[in-house]
Amino acid sequence: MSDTTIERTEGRSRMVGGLRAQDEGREVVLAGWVHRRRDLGGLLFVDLRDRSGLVQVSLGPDWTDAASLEVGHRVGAEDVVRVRGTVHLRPDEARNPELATGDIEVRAASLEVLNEADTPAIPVYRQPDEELPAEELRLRHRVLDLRRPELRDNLLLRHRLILAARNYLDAQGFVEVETPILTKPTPEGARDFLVPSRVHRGEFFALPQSPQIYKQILMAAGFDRYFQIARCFRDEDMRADRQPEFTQIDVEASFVGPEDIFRWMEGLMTALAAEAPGVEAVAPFERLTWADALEAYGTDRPDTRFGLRLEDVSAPLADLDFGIVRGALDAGGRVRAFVVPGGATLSRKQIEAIETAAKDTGAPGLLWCKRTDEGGSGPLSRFLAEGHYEALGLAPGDLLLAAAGADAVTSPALDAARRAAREAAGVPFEREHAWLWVTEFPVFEPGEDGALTSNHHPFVMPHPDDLDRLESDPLSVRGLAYDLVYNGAELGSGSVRIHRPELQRRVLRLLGLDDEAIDDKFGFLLGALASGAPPHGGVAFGMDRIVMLFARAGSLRDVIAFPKTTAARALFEGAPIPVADGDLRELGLRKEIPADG
RNA sequence: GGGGCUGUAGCUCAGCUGGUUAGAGUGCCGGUCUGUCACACCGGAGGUCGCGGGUUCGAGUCCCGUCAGCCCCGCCA
Repeated sequence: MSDTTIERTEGRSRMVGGLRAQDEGREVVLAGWVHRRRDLGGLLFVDLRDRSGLVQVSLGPDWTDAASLEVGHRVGAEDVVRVRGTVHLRPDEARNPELATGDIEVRAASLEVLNEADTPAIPVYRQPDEELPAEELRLRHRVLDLRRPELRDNLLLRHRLILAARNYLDAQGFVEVETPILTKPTPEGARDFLVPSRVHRGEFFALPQSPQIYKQILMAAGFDRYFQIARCFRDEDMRADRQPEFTQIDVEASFVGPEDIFRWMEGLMTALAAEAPGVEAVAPFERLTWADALEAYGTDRPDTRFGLRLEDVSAPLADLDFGIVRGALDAGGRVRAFVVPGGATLSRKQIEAIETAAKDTGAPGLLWCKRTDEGGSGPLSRFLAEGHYEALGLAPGDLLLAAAGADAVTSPALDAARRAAREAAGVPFEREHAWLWVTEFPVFEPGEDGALTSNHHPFVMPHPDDLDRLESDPLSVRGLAYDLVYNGAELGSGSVRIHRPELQRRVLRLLGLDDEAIDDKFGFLLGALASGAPPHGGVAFGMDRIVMLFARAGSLRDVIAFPKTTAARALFEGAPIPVADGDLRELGLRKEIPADG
């Protein structure tokens, strides 16, 4: 094999990362950045970095020309240089097993500076014990931050995942179609980013929150299987796992049921996982209905890497002379609990920390007891007789954590407690990769003032068995809707959609829209459905979140080249900025200083 | 919109109960050094203690406000 032809350009013969012992004797022209320099006086080492990795370049009087040696003594970090030289095996004692290229070095015949770099404001190279620079500085000096191998590798992984997704979906017969970025404001959901129209003064486009409606229209148009790596925009406050603009893998197909989507998407996730070292996906994934997920885990996105499942312990505790339990049961609530095997070793302080996690969800507190060889301890224990421990499934050495009250309160509390207890008690994972479909999400959820809102979006097909309760008991209606959950994180969600205009109209009416509003806001969708839309369904995944999890990055900002801050600012380019009055006038807009400003 | 944490040299951090000239490591500049890979050694420069106000004889330190970054709640169909 000669120097890698795909890497050869006019400026270099190859990249550095692939050089190995078998390249000994090869003459190479390398170009890249000075990562670090070790100047021993008569001998000089330069770590040369490019996208592919690092290689040590050595300069010495026996093989480097005098002028280049002089240049070598003066180059600084991040200077862009070109090296002509020969690959040499390093002396045995000078090999570096930490480095992929550590068996060899390139002895430079010549070294030239292609572009001198300012002393970097934040270091690209970092001392082993040195913390990362402040995130503000990393974002401000993004050029330098992106040169760090960690961020570079995250973006390279992102590329491979997107490529794998395209290849897989293409192989399954899906067609990528682009949909508008300038689109129509949506009546509900997240706040839209608005874009003023110069041609139509006083009128606005919105940036899409997702291509949802367009992809359904593409189904009506007969495209049958669609996907898109789609940019989406939501003008809401941020989190570590939320950005105002983000990327979805958006998928829709015709004449399908949930099983088709599950099969394809399990294949997709398997293909993606194959690109990410340390991530595994084995189909078929587990399934859990939404109702069962809440019953067993207290959340619709359970981390099923470990057990600690919730149980209804109302019956075994029904005879308890304990006000909290009595009151909860009499009010129609339940007592639910989980057992931490061996959890009796947890200290009171540790258990209080678990309780704090539960209280942070709004619950008044937790009930708990330990079963010990001598009997029991903990607030609940003095109400318990020996028979209770057996009925609760509590063995000596175990800890029981319980919550009493309405499910709406106890579920979030027990979910938080379950995760905190696992960590505190060191309960080992039963599996490293827990993939789970949560199915049959409710179509509606209670909104303010007794109104209904969509649980997912207003286009979810109600479960056929529940259709007759749509108007009479809408909150009990399950939808053909599902989420994919990986290790307790929601990767995406989807549904079979409503494809008949009458049913769509019924659902929109239940959401409080009158016919005029429906026609105004959703007329173009209803028209498409009425034109002969096939039954269809799909799913959308948060691409950034997938990359973040697969790359084990701590933040979405570490898998997006140019992310926004928590305050939705772009520090690197400095956006947004005020706009001149004249520019606004042309758009038919005028600035108004807020009265309280 | 609300709550919390952080802000001291280019970078990462220390700075006690308010008290002399605000320190360390690294980076930067100058020098010595032929097998380093956190090279080593010698010398040097480098500070609006985020910003504004207040308390005090005296503020990096205490108080109020404000800005920025991060985390959380609300919000995110």
